[in-house]
Amino acid sequence: MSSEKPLTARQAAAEQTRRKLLDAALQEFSRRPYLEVTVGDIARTAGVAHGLVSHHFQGKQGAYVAAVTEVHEQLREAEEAELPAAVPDRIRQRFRGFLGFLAEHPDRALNLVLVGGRDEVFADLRDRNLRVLAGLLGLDPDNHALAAALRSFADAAERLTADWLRAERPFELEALVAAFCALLAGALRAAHELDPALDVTRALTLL
Amino acid sequence: MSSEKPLTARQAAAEQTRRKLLDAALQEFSRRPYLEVTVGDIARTAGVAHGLVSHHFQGKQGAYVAAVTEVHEQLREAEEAELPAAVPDRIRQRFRGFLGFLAEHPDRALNLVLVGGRDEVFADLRDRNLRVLAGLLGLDPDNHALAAALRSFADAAERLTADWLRAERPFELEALVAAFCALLAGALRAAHELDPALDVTRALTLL
Amino acid sequence: MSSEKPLTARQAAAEQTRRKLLDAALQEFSRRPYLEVTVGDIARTAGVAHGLVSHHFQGKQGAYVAAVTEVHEQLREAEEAELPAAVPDRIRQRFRGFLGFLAEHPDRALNLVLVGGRDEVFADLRDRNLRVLAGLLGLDPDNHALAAALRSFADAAERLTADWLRAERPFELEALVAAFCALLAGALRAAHELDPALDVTRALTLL
Amino acid sequence: MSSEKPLTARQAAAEQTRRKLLDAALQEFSRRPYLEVTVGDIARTAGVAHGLVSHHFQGKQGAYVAAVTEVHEQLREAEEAELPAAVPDRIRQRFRGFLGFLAEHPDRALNLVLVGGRDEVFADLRDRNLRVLAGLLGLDPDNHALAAALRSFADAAERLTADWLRAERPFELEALVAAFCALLAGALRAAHELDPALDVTRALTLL
DNA sequence: GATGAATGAGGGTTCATTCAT
DNA sequence: TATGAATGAACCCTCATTCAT
Repeated sequence: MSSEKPLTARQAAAEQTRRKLLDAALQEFSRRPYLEVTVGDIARTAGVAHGLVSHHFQGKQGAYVAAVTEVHEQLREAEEAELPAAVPDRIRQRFRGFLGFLAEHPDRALNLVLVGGRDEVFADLRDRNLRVLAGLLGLDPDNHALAAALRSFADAAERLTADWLRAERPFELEALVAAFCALLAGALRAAHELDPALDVTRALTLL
Repeated sequence: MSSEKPLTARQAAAEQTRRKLLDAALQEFSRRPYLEVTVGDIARTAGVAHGLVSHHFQGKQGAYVAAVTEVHEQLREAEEAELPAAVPDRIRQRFRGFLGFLAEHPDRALNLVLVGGRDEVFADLRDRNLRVLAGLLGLDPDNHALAAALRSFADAAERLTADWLRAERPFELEALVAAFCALLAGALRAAHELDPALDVTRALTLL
Repeated sequence: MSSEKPLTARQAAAEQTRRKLLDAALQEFSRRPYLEVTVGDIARTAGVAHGLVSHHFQGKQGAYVAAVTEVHEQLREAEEAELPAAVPDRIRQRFRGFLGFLAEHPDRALNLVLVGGRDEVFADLRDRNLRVLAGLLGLDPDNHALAAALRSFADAAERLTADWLRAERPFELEALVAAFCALLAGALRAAHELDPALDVTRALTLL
Repeated sequence: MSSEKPLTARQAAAEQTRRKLLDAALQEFSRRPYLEVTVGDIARTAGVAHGLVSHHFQGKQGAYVAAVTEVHEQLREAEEAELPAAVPDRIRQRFRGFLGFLAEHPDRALNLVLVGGRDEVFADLRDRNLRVLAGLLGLDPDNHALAAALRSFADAAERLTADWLRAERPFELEALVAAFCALLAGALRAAHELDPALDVTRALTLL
């Protein structure tokens, strides 16, 4: 029928609205905890009717998940935009990607990424990242002590980043990358303390 | 004379109720974020009328502050119950006190202590603790790089502790103490990366 | 184009609901003092959900102000619907407008107009009216004694009207108009007693 | 037994407490409408436990009635403390008593006496007063037009008094007495307008 | 008689969601 | 698809009253 062209136009308009809402959700959930953000806030920021939040995301919760997913996808892309390199450089490269991305989107990412992994939604995304890290270090990602230490490192790194962003980046990005490596080394040694059977010496030389 | 005893009896009963409410608040705020806890939850857990929350704590917020204050006071006591010792041991002693207390009250402390310092109420309490740590290490607590690194360490340690508690303590407490030291060493080296002028070699020998 | 009609239809429906709520508020606030009226009462009377009171009037207070404003606007229109005439007749005309309007809406106006000026919300509306009256009488509306006497007259007139309405109008409207004039004359003489410098003789001849 | 003397002492103490509460109620109900006054306000003002309000007056409402009754009793005494005199003077005497009493207790009486008779509790007390006035004027207190006019006069007089008190008495008491007489004359003429059969000429000469 | 801890009904408001248009 | 009016559950808080001490 004659419905295809206009339908596509409508779909495009709909997608645009969805995008406005997603951006608004990103912004709002970045500023306040979930329960303090209202559907009305998101809609107002997006400049559309609040009913559309349910329409496009099946409710507030859906909008939240969409926002978190979105930002982590962006982050993953930034981290993996690494040039082929030797391992130590690939780790540093990831850190650079991580810090670079967050430095570019400090407002929207401060609460949606640097949340200390307390939120269940983030747990998986984070763990996947840490497994990649373990792989790069040539260590067994299923070792409990190592996993615990790496999560601990992740929190340390996030805290450092969060303070850095809030203080308007008082240090060079490269200094932070080096600091990350120091923290990671500490975490590996901590893993060894927790599980003496875990050999981290080779991994340490990679840093 | 004869009025004091009965008066005390009444007050004792009231104090007991207040205690029940405080424990309930401790419990509820330990399980869910502030906004998800209702006054009704607290009262129900305490087994009293909801009006008493306002009666004893002037509203929900007051109950929250009372709960946070309470648990941190207990924690501080546990940390400072250290025997006189040489510095390395004093640091380890504090770690032991910290871990021991939380291990004893995993439920109530998990959300009221190990919150990643995101909550403004906790910021001061945490910073004070870190300044003590810097003092024990013979370092300047006002150095920005060190302060950032120590906050980062605090998050790492808290995460490790939280996972440990949630996993029902798969490691020995002493192993954790050692891991804390390794993390702290990593943090000191990270501080040095951020601010090369900061000399941490002597502090490292203390660990 | 095609969007205007349906939009208007929706808005009309909303306006109708608003009107129902306004009428309900008028009715409820006419029967009981502010604090005895509940938002639930208004909504129930209007036959809608109680949340709509906040939706349309931003809370109970807003509904009250809307009700008072509404009724006074109607009253003012009634009073000013006077034909051009000589002063004595214009005063009588205002009285007729006042009494006629209230006689038509005895229920809603009894507490929202004839409240003795005790309520701050009404003070301005009343004073403006009395200044008009002073003007028609050729007297200075800023004279304190006159102002006091006129307020006193207003209370007297309101009381007479209220009793008249409550007793189901035992007198002719014209008799009340004449009585108003007598009361007003008494008030002018009282003003002269309070402030002997105030000459009311010419004003009295106008009645 | 040995209980009589101490019992009497207790009763005296109880009566004293009751008195404190009554005074407090007088004060509180004078400042805010009934629903805005809390039992706690009264007790706090009296300096006793709030439970005593129920104990002594069977609840808040009882305290209110007691307060209103009390103040009107005092007022009646003040009005009737008139020396024997000819009628015009006796009327003026009553006005003087009325005004004098209120001038002495402006705070507590402003809301408990000068309330425009809107409150049902006051209606009887007021009507009795007006019947006395009609009697002094030699008029039939049961005539509807006269009764209406007198109530109207009462409101006018109260308003004048209230403004006078609130403005810190800008006029002489005697000027007010004269103004009252002028208002009363106006009311009598108004009564005649309402009921032409009512002859007020003789009464007017008395003023 | 006096206290104030305890109760619980009831208030106004917010807000996620639904749905007719 | 977009709107926003409408719903009603849930929230926190206030407060008159009761009652054990």
